[in-house]
Amino acid sequence: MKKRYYIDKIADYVGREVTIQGWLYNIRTSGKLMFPQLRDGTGIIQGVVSQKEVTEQVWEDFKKLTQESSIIVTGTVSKHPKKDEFELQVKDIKIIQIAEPYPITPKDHGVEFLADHRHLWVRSPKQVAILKVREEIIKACRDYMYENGFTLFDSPIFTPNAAEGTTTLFSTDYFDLGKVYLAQTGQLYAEAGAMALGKVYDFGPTFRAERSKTRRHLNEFWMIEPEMAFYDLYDDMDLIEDFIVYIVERVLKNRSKELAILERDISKLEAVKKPFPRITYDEAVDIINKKNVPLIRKKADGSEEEIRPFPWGEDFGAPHEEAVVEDYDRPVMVYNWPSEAKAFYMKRDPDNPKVVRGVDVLAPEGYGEIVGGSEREDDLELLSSRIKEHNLPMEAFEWYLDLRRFGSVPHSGFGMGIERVVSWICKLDHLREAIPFPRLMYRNRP
RNA sequence: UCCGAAGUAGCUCAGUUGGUUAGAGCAUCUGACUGUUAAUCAGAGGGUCGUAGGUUCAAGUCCUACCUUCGGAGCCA
Repeated sequence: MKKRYYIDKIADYVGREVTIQGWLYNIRTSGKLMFPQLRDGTGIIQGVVSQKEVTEQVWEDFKKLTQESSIIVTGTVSKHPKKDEFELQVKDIKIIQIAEPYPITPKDHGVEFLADHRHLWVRSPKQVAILKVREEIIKACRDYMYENGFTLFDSPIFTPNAAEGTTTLFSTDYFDLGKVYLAQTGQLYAEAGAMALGKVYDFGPTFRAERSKTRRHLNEFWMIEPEMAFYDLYDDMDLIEDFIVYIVERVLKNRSKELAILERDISKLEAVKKPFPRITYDEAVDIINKKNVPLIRKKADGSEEEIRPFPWGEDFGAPHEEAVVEDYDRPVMVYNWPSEAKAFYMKRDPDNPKVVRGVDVLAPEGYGEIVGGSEREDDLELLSSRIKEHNLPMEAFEWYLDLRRFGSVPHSGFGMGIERVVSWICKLDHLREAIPFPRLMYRNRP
């Protein structure tokens, strides 16, 4: 195989001649010296071009370069005289292409402009750092699953019916079989997998046609959904906690360089240790009421009313999550939710049928829900009556009910949104930077 | 879908109570500089002021509609 050199490994070649293939990130000139910044996807290195050390041709070639021109540069690796890094004493250059004037400059840009140029924006150092952290998080998820006896059990993306709500699905035509929907979760299929393989997970893109326009929502996002036979809610919470700690530790260990580029406060991540606080929905409502945070509800005439105390049974909004989380330095697990606020498949607490054995994990620093999980209803009669209560088409769930007919066992699982975790760990302003090409309500390009 | 905000040079923005030739920084181009770090300095080019209509002697500025985008809410991961 051809010998290739990359900037992130350049320290191994001090004093030796190497060839770097990449793009010009920036160039500064100072009389008979030029300082091109060369990037290759693994990092950025400064080149030093001295007019008296190179041929006339090389000097003229460097003068022609524009930002993002593609080049192959040969030179000797040396220590930077002022900084604790390496630079390249340039000897030769081969120009692959002189780039047209590049729209993204090292100066500030607005959100819309950057979003329109997402295909170029991903070249910027911060975006590269985020994508590296994303990769580490995904790899950590898969490694954790592999090391702990889970089997990958991917679910279909075309699904014939809705797993949760029905209003928030994208649909498309499927030959002569009518409409199919893009999966908003693979959970029901993962449950079938858990009955076959014990512990499984699916991992893939999911789609929600919610007309939501906030920094915490994408219409296409990636989710990992583990599902475990013979796990109750408490086993589920133990696993979630262990899993999240593992992921954060992996990023701290392997992506410290990227976190530094993102100016992330590492101490906030180092605090993410076991055990996570576990509070019931009722206790969370107490905290909300103690802080006097109202529920804001729209009235028929369009005006808003503030309701205090917080009415039992309502789901939390962003201000309520914030009130619950702000006293802690690590993710908070809120469990035992009112059944009316949650999906049909969640198991009712036998001691209190008004609540279900579900858990939401709220990330620190205002990042909201990163994990939602539950023990699943394993009783055939209860499950089918809940399907009816939710007005879901029974025939579409016959296969799912089979799982309760043929060796039903207690089981649990959860789903974790990858972009929300990336966003939290990188402390991003918006989910759109946590995925290469975000799909938002008002943006489906590039 | 609802509430709020914004559209002026390639980009980020300024533009006064409506007033005569629409400004700056960056980017681009030309030049100076042998250690630059968002380099600096000198010069040049670059505009359908989102679109359409209206008020006025006069509209980037005021009014109406539309378009686009941004922020938030609800829903959720």
